[in-house]
This record gives sequence, structure tokens and C-alpha cells, in this order.
Amino acid sequence: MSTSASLTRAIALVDGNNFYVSCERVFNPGLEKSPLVILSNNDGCIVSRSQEARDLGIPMGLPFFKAKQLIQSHGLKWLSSNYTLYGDMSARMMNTLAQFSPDQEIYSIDECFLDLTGITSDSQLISYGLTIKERVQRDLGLPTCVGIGPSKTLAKLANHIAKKNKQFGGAFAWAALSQQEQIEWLKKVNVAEVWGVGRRLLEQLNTIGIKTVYDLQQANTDLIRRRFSIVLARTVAELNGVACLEMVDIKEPINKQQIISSKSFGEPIQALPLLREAVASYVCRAAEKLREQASVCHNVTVFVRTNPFAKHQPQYHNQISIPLSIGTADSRRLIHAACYGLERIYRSNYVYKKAGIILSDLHDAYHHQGDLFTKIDEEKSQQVMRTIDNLNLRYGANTLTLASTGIVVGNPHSWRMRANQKSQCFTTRWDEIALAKAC
DNA sequence: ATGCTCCTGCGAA
DNA sequence: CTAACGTTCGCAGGAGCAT
Repeated sequence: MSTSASLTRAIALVDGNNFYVSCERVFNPGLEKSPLVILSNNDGCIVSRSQEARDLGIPMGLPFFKAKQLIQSHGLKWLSSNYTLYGDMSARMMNTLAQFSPDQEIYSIDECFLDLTGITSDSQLISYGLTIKERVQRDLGLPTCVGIGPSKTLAKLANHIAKKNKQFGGAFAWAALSQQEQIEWLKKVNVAEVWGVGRRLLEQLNTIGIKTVYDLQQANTDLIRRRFSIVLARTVAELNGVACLEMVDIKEPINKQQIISSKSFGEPIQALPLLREAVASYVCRAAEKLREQASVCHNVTVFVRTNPFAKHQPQYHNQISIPLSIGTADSRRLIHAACYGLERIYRSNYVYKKAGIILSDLHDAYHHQGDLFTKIDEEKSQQVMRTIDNLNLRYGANTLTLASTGIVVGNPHSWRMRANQKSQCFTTRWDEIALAKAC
């Protein structure tokens, strides 16, 4: 029996301020105050910008070479991305944040939702948000902003407003505002900032006169449903305070439905043997993840492509899927399938820039079928793979690899990623801390 | 008509 | 020196096929 009307939900979205930049600055205070950017894989694009870098007009995703002149003229500093460091800092931040709610959903490396429903009253929400922010700053040295709303979409939007408007001190809650004030904010923010509205959708919304968040909030749900999709219709409901998107339970991690490993090459390659090595190493990485989640794979896709930006060069891209009648998590079998596929789509007269593999049609290894003979083989295979995984876990990635991924001792292959300016793994590797001191 | 699988587009970080 | 442009995931919905 319920005696009270159901509580309006209060969802917080905590998000790191330029997270990668902030992680680097924690361990290297010399990076404070100057414009700083962090680059994507292969040192290709800018994926994190300090405020100073934003002020120089550097947009998100800019190819790095287009910003290089700013190094001279404005003292722009840059670093390759150090995912080991960011991943570890993220785990620590999430631990701290978990203490503020029994219901946490880790949404990405630098943000999580916290369900605050019933923990605080409307009037306390802002101060609770500020407390969260201060605590992360104190424990980890990482700046964040907190947005709070009755739905995830409004929490996201609140976070955006907190980030862009310093006067709030880093925490913004819809519940703290009058209805009139809420409308004013919705009218002030571009619809492009709404969670789920990307480049294409923005274009279409603009053509029918929807420019601000308010316009979208007021839009007719049926029209949105017909003209666009159920997804955007849900977004409209969420903007009206009707929570449609539930918190995802992260304590029961859901196995992935597909595992992708693909990378651009440090230098383009043409020769099949080199492509084989690259593909084999990508398969190895993906197969590790496959075994981590205790799945087997029934389908391996391999794809290759030339550089689409090199307009003067002949272009080619192709992919092929190899079904496996008997599911497996054995790197060797998966490599075999991938290389078979590679040979089918390889054309010798092109210069390749990128290759990748997709493991799909994944199933729980425990339930997976097999006859008596395959089962014996399989036990052997699992022993070998477990041994390799354990060694690599204990002594570091790539301690033991398969020969097909290339013998690279002291002579890294040209196709391997560029990362010319990576910081040390301060939180996970003693040897690299020592190195930092020596420098 | 209805139900499937496969594939593509889109958005997110 | 030049040229140089990320990765991984899930979801929705249309196309194409089978029933």
C-alpha cells in the first residue's frame, strides 16, 4: 500500500571537466595555465582541450596538424593520450562518487549518473551537488560539474549549463528554479546540446523551425514520433520531466554483443604479410576481451581500407565475414579465420591505412555446445589461452604474444600506432614513476 | 499480413 | 623535409526474404 504520491526523481550527472587534460595536470602541474590538448590514437585528432585551448578557438575533433602552427604562436602544449592513466583515474573517481548514492550508473570514462531520489530534498540538491564536486576535487584533484534533474536528459542538460555558466560554481539543479526561470534557460540553450541530438538530427530539426531546447520540449510528440523516431519522442518526454530512460544496473555487467578492434596504421602499408600481422594483433586484443567476458565467438569479420582523405590515391575498402560453425575463444583459431578473410579481400595494388576485425555472434562459453571430440580439444585450447592471459595480466600486456602478430623486440613495426608524446603511467607502473624522477 | 535477419545510419564518449 | 583526419559500442528501422 502506498500512502504518498511517488517522488519526482532526482538524477545527477557528474562529468569531468576536460577529463584527459585534467588527469595529465594532476601529475604535471607545469601543464597548468597554458593551452593544452590531448590527441586521439595515432596522434590524429584533438579529443580533449583545456579552457585556454578552447579560448584559442580550437574545435573538438580538429585534426592535429591543422593546429600545429599554434604551438609556435601561442605556446600550445600537446600530449598523446594515455588511456591507462585515464582509466585508472576514472576508476578512482567512480569509487568516490559511488559513496554519494546507492544507485550509480557509470556512463563513460568521465561521467556517471547518481540517483539521488529521496536522499535529498529539492532545496538541498544544489548543496549536495557542490559537496560531490568538492569531494572529487579534494580526493583526486579532478574538476567536475554536477547537473541535477528529474530525468537523465534534463540532468545532462543541467550539467551542460553548469559547465558553461561559472556563476553556479559547478552545480546546477532544475528543481532549484521557478518554472519561469526554467523556461528561460530552455530558450537560451541550442537544441544541439540535447543528449541524442547529433549533427544530422540538428539539421532536420532546424528545417522545421526547432532551434532551442524549448522548441523541442514544446514539440508535438506524435509529430516527432512520425517524422523522426521513437528515440527522439522519448527525448521530448524526458525534457518534460517524464523519466523514460532507466538507470542501468552496473553491478551486473552485460556482456558485449560484439567486440571490435580496429586502428589506423602509424604508416600506411601495402604488403599482405604486414597486414596479416596487424590483423592478427587486433584479433588477439579482441580475443582477450572475449575470454574476459567468458564468451565464444561464431563470426569473425575483417575489413581493410585505404586512406579516404588521400583523394589523389586509388580508393578501396572491403570487408568479409567468416562464420565459425563451432564457437571459439581461441586466439589461434580466430586469427586463422581472420587471415583467411583478409586474403579473400586483399588487393595488392592499394596502399592501406586502416584494418580491423569484429567478433560477433557471441555466446556464453559455459552453455556452448560441442561434441565429445571437440570438447577434448577445447579444454587444451582453454588451458593455453588461460596461461597466456594470466602471464600478460601479471607481467604486463604483450609479455607473451603469438608469433603471427609479428616479432617486434626492439624494432616496432611501422604499422603500430604513433604516440610520440605520451605521459607516464603514474598510477599503475612503478617503473615509469622512477623514469619520471630521472627526467 | 506478419515475422525473421541483415545491414546501414546515427549518436555517444 | 612533407604530410599528416579516432575507436568502440548499442539501437532503431528499412530492405529483403520467408512464412
